[in-house]
Amino acid sequence: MMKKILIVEDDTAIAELERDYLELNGFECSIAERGTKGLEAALENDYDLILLDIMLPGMDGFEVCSKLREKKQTPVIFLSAKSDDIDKIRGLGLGADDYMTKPFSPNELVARVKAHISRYERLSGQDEIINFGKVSINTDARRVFIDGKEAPFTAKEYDLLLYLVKNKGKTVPKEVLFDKIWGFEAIGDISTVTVHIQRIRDKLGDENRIQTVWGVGYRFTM
Amino acid sequence: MMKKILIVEDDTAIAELERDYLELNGFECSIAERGTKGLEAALENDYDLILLDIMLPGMDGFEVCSKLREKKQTPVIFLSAKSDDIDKIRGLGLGADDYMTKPFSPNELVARVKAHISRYERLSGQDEIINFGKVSINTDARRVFIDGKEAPFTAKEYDLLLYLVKNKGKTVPKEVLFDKIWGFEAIGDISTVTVHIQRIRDKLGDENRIQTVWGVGYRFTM
DNA sequence: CCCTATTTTATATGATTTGTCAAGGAATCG
DNA sequence: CGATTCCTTGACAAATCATATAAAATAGGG
Repeated sequence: MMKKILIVEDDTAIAELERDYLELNGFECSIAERGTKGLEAALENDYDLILLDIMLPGMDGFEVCSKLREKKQTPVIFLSAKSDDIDKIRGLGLGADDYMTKPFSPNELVARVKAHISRYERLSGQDEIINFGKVSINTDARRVFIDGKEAPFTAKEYDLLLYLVKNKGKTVPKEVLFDKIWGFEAIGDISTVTVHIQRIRDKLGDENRIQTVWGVGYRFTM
Repeated sequence: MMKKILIVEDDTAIAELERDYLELNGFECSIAERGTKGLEAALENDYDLILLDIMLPGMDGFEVCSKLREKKQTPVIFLSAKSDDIDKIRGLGLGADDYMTKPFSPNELVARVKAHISRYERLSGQDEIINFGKVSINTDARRVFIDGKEAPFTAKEYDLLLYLVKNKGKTVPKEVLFDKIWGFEAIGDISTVTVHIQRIRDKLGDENRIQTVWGVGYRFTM
């Protein structure tokens, strides 16, 4: 999933420079040129990180950060031309995550952005989500969404689907599926598996990617 | 509450210097001189932050950090004499929170330590008050208020609700709830979980957000 | 030591899921 | 092309699970 970054910066040249470097590294960027616009954008969207200039028209970076923090914990990196500002950031206890003084090296910027995003994900325990087509599976919540709407999967159906998805591309014999989902020593008919597969295919509808491998089992293809 | 810091550093002179400065600023410090000892200490105690030297006898700082991260998310600041190490830290994706090169100014050290501790507290949501809808939970007092009025939760009910709230969005199997609330080795029927859930739902009334996940457990949704 | 509040166990009931079966359809092979 | 084997589909019955309620056991306070 592509990470989204908000650049709040009134100097267009600098903003575009930052954007170019970040996009080269696989990030998706939006630019806001005024503090107020930046705050609005940050509150409305779920950015993964915000690059925040301090001197801004409308509302300065300090105020943007402090207002943002009332609602959200999106990581913020402050950018400033004046090294004096650094002390101010520390002093204000704004919940800034980092700060850099201009001019900065693009590599340094990208490295810090990456570091902060990965740290934030680690600490905030973000959910693991598997996507294919219009389907997303939230493995922590054990929920399946198709085109944004939740599809009600039962326990066995969910386990079975997840196993196939996690082994995507591989053909899984029905006997293996039975062992894995129903347990090693479970007794019962193999046809149980096929019936469940059928029910899963129904629920996935157009997004069904479970192929039958004749005489063997099933394969989930991406 | 005094914040506790672990210093893992084999050079006694440096370790004591760090300790002195941090204690002057109101921190409580422990020192470990070997990587293995440091890891043990970090796992056994709940430090608020760890200062980790890279070159250590026994087990180097990289390994300590990576082993620690399997269990805990305590903030780590790496210290190194060699600036080469910085690139290595970035490259390894160890979940380091910061790094400083020796020699460093004591004020810089203290400032960074403070910044990281406050960020960690902010992100890890050690909130004293948790709110959802008309419900607020005061975790210090272990009290639950609905629409401003206190709802009398018993000990087990409170623990159970808090666990679900802290894992909001995730489906928690009943067995896990039983382990977490009643203790690992507790014997007893899983149905005691369901009875307690029922009572909590009763007390939450309209504000109940505990969903049943059939065949698995429960999920608290925001 | 007794009384009360809390927690656990037990049971009944209703809802949902799951497994089985049988009929029909599709793929495979000679 | 026909026979055979395997897969799909739908229906139904059995098993499982969740909830409500009540009763029994336990712990805590005076």
